[in-house]
Amino acid sequence: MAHKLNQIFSALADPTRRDILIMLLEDDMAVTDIAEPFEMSLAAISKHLIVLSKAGLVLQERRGRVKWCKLDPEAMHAAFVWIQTFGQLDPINLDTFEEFLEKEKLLNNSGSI
Amino acid sequence: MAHKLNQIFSALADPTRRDILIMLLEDDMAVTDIAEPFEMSLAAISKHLIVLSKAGLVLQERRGRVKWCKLDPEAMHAAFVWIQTFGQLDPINLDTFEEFLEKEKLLNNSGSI
DNA sequence: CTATTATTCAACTATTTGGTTGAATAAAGT
DNA sequence: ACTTTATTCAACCAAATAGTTGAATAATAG
Repeated sequence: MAHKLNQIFSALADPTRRDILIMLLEDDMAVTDIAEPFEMSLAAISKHLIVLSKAGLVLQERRGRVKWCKLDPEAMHAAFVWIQTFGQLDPINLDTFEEFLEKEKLLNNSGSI
Repeated sequence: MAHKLNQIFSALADPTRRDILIMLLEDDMAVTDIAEPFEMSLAAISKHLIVLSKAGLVLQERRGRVKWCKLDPEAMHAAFVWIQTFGQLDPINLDTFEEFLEKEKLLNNSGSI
């Protein structure tokens, strides 16, 4: 139940997964077709797609025996917004920062801003 | 020798490290001061800072016994640009995509776009 | 019905990650 | 000189990650 940004950034941290995302810019694709240009096993690519899907970067829809994968811009946008906002934040008040961390902890999500 | 984006995104994937970056928006800080609001050990924070530093997100400069940490906007900008560009790329030609992967491999960097 | 195709599951392995503690180093303060 | 302060190192641990192979499942084709 990690923070969504954890999943998004960590999904983006892998070059194979970034390559997959770029492939999906062109068109929706089936798992097997996505796997074709890579040297690793189909199972490995399947796992990568599950990671991307859990992070919300890719939507998977099964039609018959084929699972179609398509980009979902939402998650990417969330990452974009975080970075963008980061550069524009007003300097935070350090006195309240500790309270902020505390509140986060109470709200159970290990995560953060 | 991982691709820079690997390091940047994977550094951003940890909530403690994102919190540290936000703290550094306010001002440059010493390692001990950064560690103060967190519950984990100083050594753990020190390691997080090394990760941030290797990713290029943070600069560390030793003055006396104090190591000052400051944001380095460069790396964050690289991540920003990748995401931004991602959404704006023209659909790639899948025929050349395989060549692209091949070229990457030859250029030794395990990484990718 | 049988074979083929698409995808995942399960079990395993090696490596990385995020944390701990206690000792080590090094600079400053008294 | 001795002590305190700042930071890292080293050894360790548990959990997560990225990959493998072989079997399982499930839909389509012949």
